[in-house]
Amino acid sequence: MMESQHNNGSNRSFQEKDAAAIVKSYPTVPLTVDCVIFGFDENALKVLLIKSDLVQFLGKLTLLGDNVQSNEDLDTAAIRVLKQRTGMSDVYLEQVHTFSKPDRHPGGRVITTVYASLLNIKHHELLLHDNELKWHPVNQITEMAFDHSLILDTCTQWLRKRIQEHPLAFNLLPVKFSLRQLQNVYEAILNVKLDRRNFRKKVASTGFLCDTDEMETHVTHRPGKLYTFDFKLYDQKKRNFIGIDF
Amino acid sequence: MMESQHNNGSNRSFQEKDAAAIVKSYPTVPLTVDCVIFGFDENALKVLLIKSDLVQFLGKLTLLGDNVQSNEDLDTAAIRVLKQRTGMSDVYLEQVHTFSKPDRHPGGRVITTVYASLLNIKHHELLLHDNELKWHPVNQITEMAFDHSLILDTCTQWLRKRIQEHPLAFNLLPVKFSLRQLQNVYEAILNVKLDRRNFRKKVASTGFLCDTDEMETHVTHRPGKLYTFDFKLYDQKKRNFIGIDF
DNA sequence: TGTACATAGGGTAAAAACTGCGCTAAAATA
DNA sequence: TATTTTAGCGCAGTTTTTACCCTATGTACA
Repeated sequence: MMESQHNNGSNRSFQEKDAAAIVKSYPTVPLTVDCVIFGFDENALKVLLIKSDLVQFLGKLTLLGDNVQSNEDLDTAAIRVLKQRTGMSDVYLEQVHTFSKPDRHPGGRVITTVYASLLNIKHHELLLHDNELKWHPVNQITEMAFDHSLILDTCTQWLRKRIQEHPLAFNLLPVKFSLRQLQNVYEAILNVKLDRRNFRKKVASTGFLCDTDEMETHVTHRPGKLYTFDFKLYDQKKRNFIGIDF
Repeated sequence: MMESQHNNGSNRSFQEKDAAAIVKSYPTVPLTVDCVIFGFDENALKVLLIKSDLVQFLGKLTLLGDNVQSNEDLDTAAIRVLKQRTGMSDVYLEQVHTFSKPDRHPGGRVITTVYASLLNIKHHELLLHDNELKWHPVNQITEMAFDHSLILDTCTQWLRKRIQEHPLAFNLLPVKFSLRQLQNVYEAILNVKLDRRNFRKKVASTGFLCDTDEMETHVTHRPGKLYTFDFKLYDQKKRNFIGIDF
């Protein structure tokens, strides 16, 4: 592929090559996908993890991953892993980054493409519990197998940025939510305190909130109104900011 | 990997596995990196492309790519490709996305991780011309080999977003540039008209511009002041926006 | 040399957005 | 019934953005 050709600029002088022959000459590597599945519960950002069954990492926490099958594209593999590990389907899933340090896996070189997903813990009761599948508060996780700490950090950063620019928070909440719940999501993920009244104004001004005529129940204080988020309207009116902002 | 284990929740009951054995059981795939190298010249966004030497795509435009070598991580591979194809090194390079459709390469399954890079055309005279390496205006490219049109589109979108949030534009300009040149970059990439005076104010208000005491020369109109961008100061003072913005 | 023309660069006024905070209402708890 | 906690309305001061004004300074060309 990289031999010097010194052709004279005309493509007639190309040394023609056959795609199949070229591909056959490439070294191949094992490929996996890992899913970083975020949820929100008890005012804390959580992530779904299992315990490794590799002797090298026995009992250490790992992300939900598996190798990519032949002829399976990465998106499909990620959806499959999520389904196999948790039983869930129809979940928002997004590619974040591909990690490729040659020594990241003790069993040899493995490259992994990482997907992140956000879902509502209450809506997705865990049906499977293999390898101690459990929700873990993100800020209490100390050690993980492989480079999964790095991956989790990367995805948490990604989430922080993402949630400010896209209405992801609503995936972490019940369909009907109070503004307090919404604010809790932002405060927990961004790790800041926001002014309640300004937050309310800001969110309302987007125009994407729908007032249900219901109120919170079983709360230990004055119940707030419940709202839904109008995803359809959002898709139509997506803001298209143009400018400089750094 | 995916057999049901139905363990009772204690990690002692894990069916322990060896990492090397697991990895050996994974199917492997050929992996490549592709570089989308953007430049700016004559008020147009351009991208560095070569012509394919595969019989299946003979003469069609392609990105700069190569297979990933054994034990080479993706970042290193991307830097190597750039160096081999263009002779350049020390270029800003960022991973954008991994493309994995099983039929994206006519020679069989190949997964590619795409990197994007931005550089100043004037600073990087092309030394190599293999496969007709040339700058092509992005908005005049019609057909490409493989899924490279899709990849280029993805990277152009990425660039549009990226340039608004990070001082990338300065990589596309000479070290000393006029505000007009800077505005031209933004207008070309974002495809908008911006108000000259407001643009100037906005950029100046960032505080990252350094006034050189030089002026433009050889321009057909009143010369503007030349500035440099203080990358060091930017790294220190990076804005850390917190809030909702969608 | 002078006039047309293009862009540079400094400004301002009004609109819009953001911020901090005061206030009252409603529910739970003791 | 008093206390505590949060909901929800509103406002005033500040900052940011927007849409323009104006003049200055260069080139091109009659």
